[in-house]
Amino acid sequence: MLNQQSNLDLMFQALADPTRRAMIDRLSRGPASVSELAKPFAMSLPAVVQHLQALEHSGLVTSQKVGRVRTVQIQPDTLSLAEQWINDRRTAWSRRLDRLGDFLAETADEPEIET
Amino acid sequence: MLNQQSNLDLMFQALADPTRRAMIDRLSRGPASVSELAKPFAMSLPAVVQHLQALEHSGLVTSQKVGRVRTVQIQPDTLSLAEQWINDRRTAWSRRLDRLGDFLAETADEPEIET
DNA sequence: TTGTTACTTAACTATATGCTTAACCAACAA
DNA sequence: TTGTTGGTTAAGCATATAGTTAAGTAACAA
Repeated sequence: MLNQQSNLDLMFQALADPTRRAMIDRLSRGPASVSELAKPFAMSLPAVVQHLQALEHSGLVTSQKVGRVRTVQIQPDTLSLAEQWINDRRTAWSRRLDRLGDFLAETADEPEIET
Repeated sequence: MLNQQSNLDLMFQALADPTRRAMIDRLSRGPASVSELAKPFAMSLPAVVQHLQALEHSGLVTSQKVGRVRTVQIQPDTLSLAEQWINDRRTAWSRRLDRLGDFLAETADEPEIET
């Protein structure tokens, strides 16, 4: 639990780059080879591969090499993890708003916003 | 559509840092002042404020100053946006898997993975 | 066996990020 | 009016990130 660089760090970091999000977008429609993934981008292949490494290191994609082509696919469970983290905080917030609403409804006093 | 730095970039970038996620976590339980937010961290106040600026710039939080204290709160709609982006890709992937399953069930032939 | 395709590795560079300290300012408290 | 609290601004620094080019390797094709 006290690892140096958390999974969420790597995941959100990976998703923070538009190139990498475009790759995830592409991969959400099915697996692809490295050069297929590279095609839409005006950057060198090594640059593309570095992006893929970031994605793979974060667990958002996996890949395997057959012959000389490496095929990459999405790892939906890891995407779920990021999604879940956000959802938990967002719903914590709205549950709090609900409780605050209840409190305001039940009392006529001015409520303390912060404890 | 072709803006220099997309909202999602800023959002995911903001969420990629453990300090900032901890702040969001704290804020999911209610608004807080800058110094309250700073308290758990072994870093200078300017550093904390820079993190808050990243969060605010990304739209994940808003703040306003009353007297000399600045109060920060979560912006759940922005969190939803990030969540939604992930969800869309994840579900696109699983819908694709479903269709592939149907296809495999309907035919005895070997399917084409890529179009 | 010669060339081409599909990556891979290495070395380098420019900019961005996450911090620091020092100095400042404005609100409130004594 | 003097000090303290709560934050802000500015400058600087070390490391990380996103890209580059150049050179290599291994698979398959002719």
